[in-house]
Amino acid sequence: MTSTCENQTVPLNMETLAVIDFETTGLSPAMGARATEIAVVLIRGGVIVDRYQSLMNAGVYVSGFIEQLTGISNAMVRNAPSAAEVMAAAADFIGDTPMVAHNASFDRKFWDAELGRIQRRRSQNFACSMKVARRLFPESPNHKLGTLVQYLGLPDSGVHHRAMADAEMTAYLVVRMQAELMQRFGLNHVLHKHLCTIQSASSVKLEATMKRLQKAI
DNA sequence: TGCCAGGCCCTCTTTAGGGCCTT
Repeated sequence: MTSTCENQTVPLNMETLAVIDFETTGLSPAMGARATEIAVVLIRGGVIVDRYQSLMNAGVYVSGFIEQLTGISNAMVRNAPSAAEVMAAAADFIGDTPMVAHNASFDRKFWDAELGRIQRRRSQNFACSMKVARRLFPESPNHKLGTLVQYLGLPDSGVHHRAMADAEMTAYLVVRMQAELMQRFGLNHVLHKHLCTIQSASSVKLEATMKRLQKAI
């Protein structure tokens, strides 16, 4: 089994995180699904410092279900820049910035698959905001992005299943969780590698994990 | 025709099953 966060090395300073969200034609690139939209939000020091967003044309059909879910139509995709062009721009925008996504295994699959189509490879790891939220907020009704935003009283544009809206909500969630971790466990800062450590810890061992982090930070 | 993923996590578990979460 491969962790999304193994071999992570991050300098101990104010860190930039790239929060990413894809809209796609389905659930699995292995089954032929392609990305239709990507958004990236850069956060640093608890605030959003930059954004990238684009629809993309991968030359695939958008089903009625997906159009109803996301509001992204075949016409919108047809008029968008090519997937190769958009992915190259997104990869350049992110560089080697550590990445975060909600249910990261999903976005990581599409990021790797779309990058592979332009002969590029990911150099950094993903942290998963859903996994961290499950450990930090077990009392939340569920751990869907929209539910967590509502549960925690985070900013909500009212738009869902569009890449930038979901990336921004995930960014707010990440900042909120960093603050929660700092307050609850007396940490001075919470870096990407700490999120990776927490998401990989058993929920019943979270306290022990945090004690180790407290000593390490 | 109908269906199609996959990794994680919990528990009524571990010789397994099913829910969660993403589009």
